[in-house]
Amino acid sequence: MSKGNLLDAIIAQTKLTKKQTDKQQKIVETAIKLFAEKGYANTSTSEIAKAAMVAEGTIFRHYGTKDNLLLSVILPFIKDSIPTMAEEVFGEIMSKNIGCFEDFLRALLTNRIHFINENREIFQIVVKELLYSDELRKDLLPFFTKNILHQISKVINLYKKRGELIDIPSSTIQRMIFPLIGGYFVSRFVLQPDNLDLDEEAEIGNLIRFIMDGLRKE
Amino acid sequence: MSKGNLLDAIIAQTKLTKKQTDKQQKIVETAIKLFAEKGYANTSTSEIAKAAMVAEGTIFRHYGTKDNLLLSVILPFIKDSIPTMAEEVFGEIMSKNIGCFEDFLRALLTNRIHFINENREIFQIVVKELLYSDELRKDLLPFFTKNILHQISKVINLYKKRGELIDIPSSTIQRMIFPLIGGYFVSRFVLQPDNLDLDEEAEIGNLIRFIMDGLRKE
Amino acid sequence: MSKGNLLDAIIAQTKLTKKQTDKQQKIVETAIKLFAEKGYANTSTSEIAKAAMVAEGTIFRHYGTKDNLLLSVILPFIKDSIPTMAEEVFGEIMSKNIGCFEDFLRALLTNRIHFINENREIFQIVVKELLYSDELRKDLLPFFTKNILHQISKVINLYKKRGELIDIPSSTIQRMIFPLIGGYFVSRFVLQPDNLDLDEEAEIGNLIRFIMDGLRKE
Amino acid sequence: MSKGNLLDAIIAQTKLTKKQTDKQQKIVETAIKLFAEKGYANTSTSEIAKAAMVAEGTIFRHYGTKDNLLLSVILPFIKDSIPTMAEEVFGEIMSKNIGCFEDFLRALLTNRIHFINENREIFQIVVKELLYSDELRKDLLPFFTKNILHQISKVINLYKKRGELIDIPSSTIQRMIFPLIGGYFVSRFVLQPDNLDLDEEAEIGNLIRFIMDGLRKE
DNA sequence: TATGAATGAGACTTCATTCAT
DNA sequence: CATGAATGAAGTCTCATTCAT
Repeated sequence: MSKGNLLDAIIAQTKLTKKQTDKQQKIVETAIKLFAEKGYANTSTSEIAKAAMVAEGTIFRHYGTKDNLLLSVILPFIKDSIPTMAEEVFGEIMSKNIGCFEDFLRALLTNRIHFINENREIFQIVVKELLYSDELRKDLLPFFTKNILHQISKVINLYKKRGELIDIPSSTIQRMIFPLIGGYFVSRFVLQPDNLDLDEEAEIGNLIRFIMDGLRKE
Repeated sequence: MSKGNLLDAIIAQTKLTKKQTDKQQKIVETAIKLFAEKGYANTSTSEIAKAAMVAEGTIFRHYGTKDNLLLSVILPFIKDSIPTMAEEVFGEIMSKNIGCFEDFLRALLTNRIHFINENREIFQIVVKELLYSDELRKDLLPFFTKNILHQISKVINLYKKRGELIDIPSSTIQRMIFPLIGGYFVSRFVLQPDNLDLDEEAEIGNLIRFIMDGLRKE
Repeated sequence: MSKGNLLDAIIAQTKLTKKQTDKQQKIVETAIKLFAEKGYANTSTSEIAKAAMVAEGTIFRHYGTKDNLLLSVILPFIKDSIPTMAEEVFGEIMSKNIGCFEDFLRALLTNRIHFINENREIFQIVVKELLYSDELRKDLLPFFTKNILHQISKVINLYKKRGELIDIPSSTIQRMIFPLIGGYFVSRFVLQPDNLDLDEEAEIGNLIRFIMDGLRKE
Repeated sequence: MSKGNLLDAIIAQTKLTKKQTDKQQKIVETAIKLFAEKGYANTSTSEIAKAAMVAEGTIFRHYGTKDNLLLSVILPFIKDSIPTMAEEVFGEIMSKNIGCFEDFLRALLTNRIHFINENREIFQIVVKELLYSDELRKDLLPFFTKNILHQISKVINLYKKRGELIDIPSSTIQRMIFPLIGGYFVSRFVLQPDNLDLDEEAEIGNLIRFIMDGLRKE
């Protein structure tokens, strides 16, 4: 782990993604499933090989290292989750002059929930390893915050100027929203991965309502 | 893991807690430190033995199994964190007729932050393994929710009757508060375990303010 | 290794030497370089393939076996080093009625040093594997001694008859000269392969002087 | 290999030599036999384990690494072979005012031949790995030459002053004697390890005679 | 002819656990 | 109680070799 810079790793990784063999595809799929289920450290390469119906050597021919296999699983997800969010979501939202902060939040949450829902297992892996691995945490966390927080800051400041948000420092606001949304995702997609038949619309509505108005009556 | 029922394990564990040898004490201390630092799966018993300056055999003489050592570390914490909270905190708070919901929240948060702060490493272990280990999650999660949520429900209902809280279902409110507070704890004590010199008073203040009033101006 | 008789292998090898593809050429060159550098056992075929910019399969298409590739590298050298020496060198030298034993020695040494210098890497491989591989030693050593020693014997006997050499058994003389010259080559070309800028003329002079007169003063 | 300084390794190694278990003893013995026979790279730890009638894990419990096992075999030999020679042999010889250079040589050769004969297999290992492993060569060769050559220099100079040796530079003399003796040892103990029933007395006599007087008649 | 994906045997190593002392 | 040597199953990884393309 911690091959120096994660960004470099992402780029290198991308370049290596020539054509994926069928077996490669199968290996990654299986690895995702098992890592998500039992955690990286508790999943052996022989287990993966067996489940993917592939010789164990094949895994190492393509990924060289178990660590590398993990990265091959995680990095594309990171790559997609951050810049996409940064550009698509924020950019789109901001440029289209979406009305109030609530609308922005709703758009953001809906977008992210769909993304995570489609990559639920990888999200589970990332969360688990983020907590579990010192190395990964050191690599990924700054990368996350640097990219996301900066975007959020801009949005918050914009709406603060418009007078829609309370007048406390953006950093404080971030420290409130971030764990709330993060915690929501974690508890929904990682802690209770089976219990996924909620009414999404209503769920998001409640979340937004809570973020905006809190619990106090009136 | 998953030696049947966790509650049974707790009870059995309690009974076993006769007199702890010096060595036992040292073993548990060291295990806590290492599990918190590198995760259960990445910590070998020989490592623990070496760091505790104890023969590897000694660990197994007392705990029989590595899994068992983990439980011996986690269970007392769980045992303390749930019932204590249930009885001490809630009981105390409720009986003393503490005024508004805000005061209740402040008392609760302060109390829990201190508790976790004093057991920071074990908290890290519990969080990590909770996410990481399928088994543990299956055992602990229901136990958690059953005990805590029930108490919280009572409180929320009380304050809702008093008209201090918005009129949405308690379960919904829980689903908002829980991740927020949990996320706060996790991000503060697990994700950024070094960065612990915040202004606690102010931090709690912000948290409460956000919980109560959300982000909307006015 | 030890495909029966090495002589047969040499002959078979010779027959196989039809036309070498460019790739074949490249493979052998690369194998020589790598075997010399890191030893046969520590050089993988994939390494060779990569360095030769050839697919790994190509190596096996041509040489069938890694062992076989080693032989393809070694045998031509052996084939050249022995008979050439036997015929060219000895024959030439002897027939030309070269004067004294010293002159013969000088001619021999000069000739061999040039030959080894031009095939330094293969010489390194042969020496290393000769010591390292039981099999190869069993195959090559008798082959060497049989061919070389026989020639040397004739020469020594000739000069002994001429009264130029001391009167001890030829076999004893051989046991003296052989390690000296061999040791000289090994230490010069294998042990200190970088340090190759000696004054060759002087070096050979000293060697001969020592062989002829030893260390005693007067 | 190449744990920085070999001298340090020797010292560290010595300290680690607490009490050897029976199994440890067996492991080292077996390793010596197999390494000598087939070379380090061609001997697998499982082979050693099987031959030593020991679980493979036991090897690693004691030596941690295959490399380390090799060092555990080689270093005591080195440690004994160099200083012993330096102090015992040279010291003794020089101080006792042993008569002529021939006597010195005879004493030295006899001593070393006995030492190597008693450690024949380890000597084989050292020679083989010295040629085979770049790392080891870089570590050991300077160590060898520094310790041995310095001693030899003193002796040679002494006898040169006494007028017993020819008047050419000591370094040149060394470059003659060293390969001769080294080559003799290698060819006798490594190349033809089976053929060990020579008449040692006569053998040494011839060697000395050659070293002193060379091949020239008269 | 050349490729390179795939293989599986086997290499080195780790580790929880047992047991004689 | 405590020790630490011993174990062997299992883990990660390497590599010569095969084979369909």
